[in-house]
Amino acid sequence: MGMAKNMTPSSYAVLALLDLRPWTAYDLTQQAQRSLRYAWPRSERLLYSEPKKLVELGYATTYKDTSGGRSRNVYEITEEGRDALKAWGSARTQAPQIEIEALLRLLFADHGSLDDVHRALDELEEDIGEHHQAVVELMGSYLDGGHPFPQRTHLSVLFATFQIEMFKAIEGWIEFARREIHEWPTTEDLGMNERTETLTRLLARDKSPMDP
Amino acid sequence: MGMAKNMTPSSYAVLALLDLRPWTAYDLTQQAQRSLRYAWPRSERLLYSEPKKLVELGYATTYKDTSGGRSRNVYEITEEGRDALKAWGSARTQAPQIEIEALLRLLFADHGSLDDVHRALDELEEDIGEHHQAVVELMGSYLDGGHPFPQRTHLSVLFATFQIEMFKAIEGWIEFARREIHEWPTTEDLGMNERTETLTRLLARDKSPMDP
DNA sequence: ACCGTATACTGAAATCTGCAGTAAAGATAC
DNA sequence: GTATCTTTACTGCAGATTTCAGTATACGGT
Repeated sequence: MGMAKNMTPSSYAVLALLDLRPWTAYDLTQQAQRSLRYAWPRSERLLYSEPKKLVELGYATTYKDTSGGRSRNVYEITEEGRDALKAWGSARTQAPQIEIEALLRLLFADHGSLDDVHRALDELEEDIGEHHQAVVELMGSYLDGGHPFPQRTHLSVLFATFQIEMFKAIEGWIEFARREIHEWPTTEDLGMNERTETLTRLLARDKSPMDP
Repeated sequence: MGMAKNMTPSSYAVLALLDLRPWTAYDLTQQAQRSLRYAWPRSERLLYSEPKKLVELGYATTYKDTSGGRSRNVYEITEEGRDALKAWGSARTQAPQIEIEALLRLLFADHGSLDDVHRALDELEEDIGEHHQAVVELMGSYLDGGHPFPQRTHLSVLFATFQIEMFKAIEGWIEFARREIHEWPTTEDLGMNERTETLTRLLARDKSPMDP
């Protein structure tokens, strides 16, 4: 028999969506693509597995909807599920995890060419740019077509502000990094020169070299 | 027999460290704690497994060092390893992954109390604050004791600038979020009121509500 | 009738984390 | 000097998650 399954933050994320309305697993993958992805990116596969686990735990029920074209499994939250959600609110949050391969490349840029670093920065800019645009477009769609859950606008807006601030900070840094790298003759061996010492001093005093 | 293992970005991160000098797996866990963690957080467990995989692939060799107290396995990069590292520089980077449970809580704050949201923000502030302080202290240690790899200062400094910008952006947003939430009577049902509409309009035009 | 795309879902291998456990060396306290 | 705590050094295993390759039906247009 299946071992006792545990509730992960991903499980609570899905449960929180089910608390808004019933969804099919497919719907969940679409919704996750729209908003969840920016705070809690999870694979499509997981979004098919999680609701099943919630049913096993008694936090959701499922039924087959045959009304539309093909049949599909719809998931609905239970009272126990709503109780579990409330309890989640008081647990300690996990520390943020930020994973950026382009930064890893920069950190080890001395194994490669200047071109390699510039390409890594371009790719980071591209990836961030896509997300940036998607968030702006989402906000535009809320003005045009209205918010799918209008009573939650205050939350979406705070969340989107976080994204926009983050994207702008990263895009600003990319510009700064390009200007710095432009002064490098190669990727290697700059040592503690005048410029790097200035920057280290600023950073050690918690001043951003980008500020002034 | 073991299946053919694949090189992941984590494998390349370890390989890049081995290109600086030979390390034991334990050393790698310490180093990862100091710098890697901010771009590519990985578990201690993985940092014991990766060098073994690199040996299997012929990208590293290992020998037992019995000089100090207890014996330990030291890993060294090979020529093939250096070649593999060079090739890594030209592959497309993965898109950034940002995972912040506190934001997830905010996004679903309407299931809980105002206290719950404030606690999530406090916890985010605490976690970011710890990282922020660690980076500033690391830069301070580079001024005092010198950089462990002085020829790489230019890279550390750009990398640290990214962290500091990111931390300041998040800390600024936390303050903004607190001020906004302060105006909420409850976590629920604010709908599209004057304030949320103003914010949505700004965001849809790619303006941060925090700017002016 | 054919083709491309969206909907709807599953199994299995590979990756990675978390945790418990093992053990020896060094440091500190009494 | 010896009890105890911390650091160094490492492994096995269960559980969480991703990636990938499938399977299959419905719908829209040509």
